Amino acid sequence: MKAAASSKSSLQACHAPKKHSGGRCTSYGHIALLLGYPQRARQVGVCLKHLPSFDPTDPDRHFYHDQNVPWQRVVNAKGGISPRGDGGAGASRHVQKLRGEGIVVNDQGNGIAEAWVDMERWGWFPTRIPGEESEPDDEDDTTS
DNA sequence: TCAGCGGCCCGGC
DNA sequence: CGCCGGGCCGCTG
Repeated sequence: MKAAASSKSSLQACHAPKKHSGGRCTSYGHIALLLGYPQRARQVGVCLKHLPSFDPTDPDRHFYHDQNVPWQRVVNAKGGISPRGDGGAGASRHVQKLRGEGIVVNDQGNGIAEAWVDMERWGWFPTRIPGEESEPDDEDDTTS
């Protein structure tokens, strides 16, 4: 399917990035948006869920794995960290990792059940994928 | 404000 | 092969 007309990118909804002082988080939906599939936020979650564990005995086994992909910086649109339905084990790791990099995670003192990060402060919603070529349209090979 | 519902797709019975 | 549920999202009551 086509990636839909980018002209109607409702991405503008992203909170205006204020002063982020270090760690940066984004949302499943935003990732999906950057990839060109604004309605597949859930699939993004599925992908992160299936992200393989890094295998020290065979480093090249996976190109992407839980140690070279900052999966913990992806939370839901409201900054919440989903329980995943595994009793909180996954969410707990999620929270630990975020705090490990200095991001403030609120938990209201009730464990990770209601964990969330303030997206006004930690949110990061780039308009394009960092490191990606701007666009293929600037094929200015006139240099030669 | 908050809960509910539909939409989007895919993965697991 | 069909149905149910999911690491979501945004729009309605």
